Amino acid sequence: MSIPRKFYKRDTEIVARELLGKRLVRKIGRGVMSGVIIETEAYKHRDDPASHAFKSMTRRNRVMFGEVGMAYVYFTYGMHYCFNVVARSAGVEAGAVLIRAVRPEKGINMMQKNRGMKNIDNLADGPAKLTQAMRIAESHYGADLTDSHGIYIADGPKPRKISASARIGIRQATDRLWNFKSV
DNA sequence: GTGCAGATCCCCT
DNA sequence: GGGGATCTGCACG
Repeated sequence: MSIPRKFYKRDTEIVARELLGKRLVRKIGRGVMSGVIIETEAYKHRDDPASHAFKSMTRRNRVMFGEVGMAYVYFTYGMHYCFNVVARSAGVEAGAVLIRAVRPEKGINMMQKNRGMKNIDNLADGPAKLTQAMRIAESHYGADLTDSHGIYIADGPKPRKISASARIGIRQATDRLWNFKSV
């Protein structure tokens, strides 16, 4: 069962923390892949120079301004996709949570095939690795993650402990500890 | 283990 | 025209 939309209608930072331990589920035909989310990052709006939504709405970032619980998928570095969930509290214009890593559970064989690797430790421990492992791409831009269809987020094991640190790979706003990992 | 180069292209101003 | 919410392989020692 997918998590209801109201879960995502809260402060982006809170949702980023609470997505830790949830399951990302991907169905392709009869196949199912899933993994437990173990690392996330919050990206906000005008108060966050590192966010794609920092400036005005554009073709790329427009879904960050739309309904919460939708997928924001973007293409970067000429070859990688990254996967986010739109989340923000009422009255805030834009926000999303980047899913940076999952611990594979189901469909590990499929992920290995999609990644062209056998090492389980490297399968989905990075934002572009998990999209490659689960075959997430531009066709998922704007997908409703509260729908239990091809891609969605479901409940999972609560993390014991959460650590917060600076977000990875950004130049701006490095003082904000909006990267969250379950420990 | 760390560090760097190269791949590769869409998006914006 | 420039830069990017990245990954991999190779070099090092």
